[in-house]
Amino acid sequence: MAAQEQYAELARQLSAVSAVKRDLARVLPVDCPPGSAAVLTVLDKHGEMRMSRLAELLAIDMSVTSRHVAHVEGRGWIDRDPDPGDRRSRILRLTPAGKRRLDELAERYTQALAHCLSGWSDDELGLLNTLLARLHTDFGVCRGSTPRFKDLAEPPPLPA
Amino acid sequence: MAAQEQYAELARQLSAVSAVKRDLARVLPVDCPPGSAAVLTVLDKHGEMRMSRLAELLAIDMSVTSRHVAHVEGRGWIDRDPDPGDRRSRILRLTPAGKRRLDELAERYTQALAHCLSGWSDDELGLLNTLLARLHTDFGVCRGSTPRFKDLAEPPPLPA
DNA sequence: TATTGTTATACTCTATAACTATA
DNA sequence: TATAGTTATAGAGTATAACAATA
Repeated sequence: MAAQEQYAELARQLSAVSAVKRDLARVLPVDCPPGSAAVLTVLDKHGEMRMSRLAELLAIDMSVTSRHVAHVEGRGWIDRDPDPGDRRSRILRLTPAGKRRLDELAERYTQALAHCLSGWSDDELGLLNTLLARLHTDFGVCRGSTPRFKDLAEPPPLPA
Repeated sequence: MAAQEQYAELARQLSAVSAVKRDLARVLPVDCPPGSAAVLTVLDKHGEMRMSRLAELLAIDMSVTSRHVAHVEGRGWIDRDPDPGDRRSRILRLTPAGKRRLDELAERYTQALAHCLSGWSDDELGLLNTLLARLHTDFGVCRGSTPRFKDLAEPPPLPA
């Protein structure tokens, strides 16, 4: 189990990713905070869906999702049509204006990434994407599974 | 430039990393939020230093760093000794209690990661760590360099 | 005058809990 | 009664700006 140190290092690296994300967030226009951008991105990639599924894909609580959605709807970037099959739900769908907004965001992100990561090859970027996708998947599976993180949150106090 | 799509995908993946980080943060004890853990981690890895350097390593504003530092000092996890060479500064140093606390955090992180990433080989973890370190470095360089992100923040409005 | 830190204020994101409407 | 979603409240993280002390 030489992986012990790798785990500790991964924890540090994940912490450091925050800085990169903050840098990237700075390219967003003021009326489109990261939470809004995330909503648009998911709706574009996965197509129309209900609140509950969006919250699941974003891996955030539905109450939070609800506010993000209200914001982007207020900007006219998505529609919330009643679900004919279940009147408690509404179907979220990207509007043409939302799609245009998203394309513009992607343009900004790409520009910033291309500037900072000019030394990366296409294969290297692909590899990082693959590993991050797997990381996300494995944590997602883990999130739903038996040993809840909560169980680890407060172990018995140390003898000290 | 087939990397265009890779950049867009990386932006999505980085966004998704937040979910993993939130999961991981849940294993922290309530008296040690992620910001405090980050301070302890950096001081352990790089040794004693001043506020300004800590803020630089964390890539967050010094005002924010100051609050995190005040918190961990309040818990007795670090010392803030006056800098004999410059009385405006203070030297931050991990205390034995802080080191113990950090070891315990690492234990929790490792346990959570080992549980979720049991399918990863040591080499795969190492590869992800290497790529993330490089990502962080390249963004760090970029952060200090000429074309400030601010310049990209508000381009001329679209014809719309 | 310039620099190191600290504090005050404000904004974004998140979770928990209480609540409404529908199944 | 259970579920989909909304809203109220609270907590953590961050940045900007104003301020203190020292160089």
